[in-house]
Amino acid sequence: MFQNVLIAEDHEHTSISVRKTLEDLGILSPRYAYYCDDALMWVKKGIQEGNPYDLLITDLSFDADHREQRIPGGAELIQAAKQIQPDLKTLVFSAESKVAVIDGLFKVQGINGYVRKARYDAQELKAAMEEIYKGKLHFPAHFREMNRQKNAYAFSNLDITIISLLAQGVLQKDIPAYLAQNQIRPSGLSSVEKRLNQMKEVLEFSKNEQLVAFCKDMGMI
Amino acid sequence: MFQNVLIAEDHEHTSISVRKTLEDLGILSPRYAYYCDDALMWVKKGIQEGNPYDLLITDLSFDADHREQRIPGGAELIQAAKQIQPDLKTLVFSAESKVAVIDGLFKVQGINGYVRKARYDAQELKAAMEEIYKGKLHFPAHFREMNRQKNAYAFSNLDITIISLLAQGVLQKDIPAYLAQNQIRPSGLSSVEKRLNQMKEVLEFSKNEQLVAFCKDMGMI
DNA sequence: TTTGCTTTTACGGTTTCCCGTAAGAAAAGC
DNA sequence: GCTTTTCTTACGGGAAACCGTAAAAGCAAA
Repeated sequence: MFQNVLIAEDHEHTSISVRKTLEDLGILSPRYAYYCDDALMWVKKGIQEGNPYDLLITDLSFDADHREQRIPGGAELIQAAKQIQPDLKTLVFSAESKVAVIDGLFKVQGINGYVRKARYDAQELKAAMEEIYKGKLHFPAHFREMNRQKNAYAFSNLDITIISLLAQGVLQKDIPAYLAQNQIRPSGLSSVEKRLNQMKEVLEFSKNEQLVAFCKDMGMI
Repeated sequence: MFQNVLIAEDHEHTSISVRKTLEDLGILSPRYAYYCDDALMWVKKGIQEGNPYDLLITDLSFDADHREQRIPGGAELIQAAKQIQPDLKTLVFSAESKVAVIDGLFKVQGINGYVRKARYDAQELKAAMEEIYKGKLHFPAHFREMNRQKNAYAFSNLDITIISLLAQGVLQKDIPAYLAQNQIRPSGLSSVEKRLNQMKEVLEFSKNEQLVAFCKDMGMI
């Protein structure tokens, strides 16, 4: 089993119980940090001292407080940590339930496992660590069901950009100018309308407001 | 200090660490439940056996799973528990940060304390229990700051209904018919427009899409 | 009941959005 | 090189949303 484990988690209670879970697995005195910046510091220190961590367990969202932080959240922490230690295994432990977000963590950040804070999370965390230790990936328990909703429609970058602009109050007729300015193509108003219509048709929506609400729920914007 | 404590919390990890916190306070073997219905059952049993609980620590949101539950969440649990044991002290321990919600818990449900799951929640939980034991109320640490955002704009039921309808794809011009059908007043199209305009003005928005996005973020719809 | 005030509703003009069609541009195939 | 296909853009008519104004309805106090 892993020996050098680093926990990045701002909630004191969660941090305590994760440590207890590790204790149950026979992992002695894991390092823990309440801030992402501190966590990255420990990663660096581990390398410098020739005793690098072999697993990082991190939350996603960290509350901001008086201590100003360079790294705002778990996703950025993973990226920064992997940059200086590419072989570091990472396990995300978070309440996040949006498929798009979790999917992105696996595909973009290359995390090794995800455990959702939920009813049997302590047991699942143990299982996840064992799987990751064997070199496997650990997906959340209800990942397949969750994936269904997502696969309803594959949103392109353009799609998300357009909906984001709408959600920010940009008039539809002004979107082409914005797209052109950022060298995004296609940029014509008709193309914007076409994309919106296509999305609405597939999802059986009739109004842009529904798209905004849907994308918010899915965590895409 | 309290002797008979009941914990209602669905997340295994949180439950474990709350128990550990109570242990630190010298509270021996608190009762804990993963479902609201179970928690209420224990409250009943406590009364029946002449050994009622003197503190209920509960989360607010409980995940639904295969086990069908009568009581869906912490607020309802508190209400049900107080109905059969009015003197029961209640402490809510939740990640909820919306002032409107927490405010309602104190005013409507009459809870004795609120601790937000956050950076120093273990310490705060201890402090809260001591205060409640002395007969005081315990408010969240950053309650004043939190109150600021609340004062941004008070959304009425009508406001939320209108935005929900928009987010569901109802045409603005069809909203009056819906409101009239549900005996909601005012219901005129001009009144709908007026409310939307007022909300947008206060929040400095220009489009309905922004309102939908904002309310999604705030968890109002 | 009348008066004065507030809230709600009705209406009309302007802007934006929606949607179909067709022209134009780019890519693919021969 | 030329055609075919696909994608992108331009345009125009009609629907919906936006915005200001004025009439109507509620409501409180005299």
